[in-house]
Amino acid sequence: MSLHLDPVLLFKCLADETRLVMSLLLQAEGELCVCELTCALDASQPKVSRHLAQLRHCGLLQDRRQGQWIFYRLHPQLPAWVNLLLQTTQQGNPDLLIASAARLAQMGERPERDAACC
Amino acid sequence: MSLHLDPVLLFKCLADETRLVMSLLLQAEGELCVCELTCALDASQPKVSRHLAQLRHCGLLQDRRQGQWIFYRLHPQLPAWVNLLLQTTQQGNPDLLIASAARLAQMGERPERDAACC
DNA sequence: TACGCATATAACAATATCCATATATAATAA
DNA sequence: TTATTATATATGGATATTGTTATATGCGTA
Repeated sequence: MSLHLDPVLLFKCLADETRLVMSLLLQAEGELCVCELTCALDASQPKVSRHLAQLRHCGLLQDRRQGQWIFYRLHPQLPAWVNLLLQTTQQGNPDLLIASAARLAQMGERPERDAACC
Repeated sequence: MSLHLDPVLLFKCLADETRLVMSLLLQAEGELCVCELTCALDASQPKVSRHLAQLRHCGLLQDRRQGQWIFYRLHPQLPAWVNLLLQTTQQGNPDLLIASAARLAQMGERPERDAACC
């Protein structure tokens, strides 16, 4: 059974560069903690945290705590059309992630993931 | 050769119920004039007109004048990912158009289209 | 020309969004 | 306990978005 996700709310979520890049980066990377996203996006921690909260509230993201860190990923029960929409956006705009993926790759001291909880 | 369409701008366009329904209705119906959209959406004429202008400015819609009427349609040179995204949204949310399509179907006195100009 | 219809735009108020700064909470380590 | 790190939230100001009302423009017709 998949989540319901109001399309207007979803588009509001994606209608901001920070949130769009975060969403696509999570789609590409699977799971990232707030500090990794902060580095990848080159943005302030409160800014990243607030946008993540918005994405979580609308149902696009799920979080889990692991020790000090909180890892975010796309919600595992996203409706199929939402996953397809994200893939389509990514494939039609491959340059959107270049800078943030590069910053993430260069980042040192990334926290280790425990065995995925589910 | 297809248009470039900034994804954040596109999502801003779709992040409003009036604009989202208009866009999907045009995808389903092909071409509609402002008065048809005004009826279908049950909205004021200036409201419809201003949202249409926004969709046109961002590149999602194209218009043509035919006598007194101005017909809008999806821009014929949309990038493939944009068309796919609209289709995906429509198929994942079939109820979005029910009310407006019904109002359109019940509308009397709809203007006749001349042979499509292009 | 004048009039009516279809559409676009302007002006304004109400509301929403965004960012930065400051502060709060939670986990871990000493 | 205290300190440190990671993350979340509150507050306030700047800016953007939205809808309504009023007005302008453009076409067709008398």
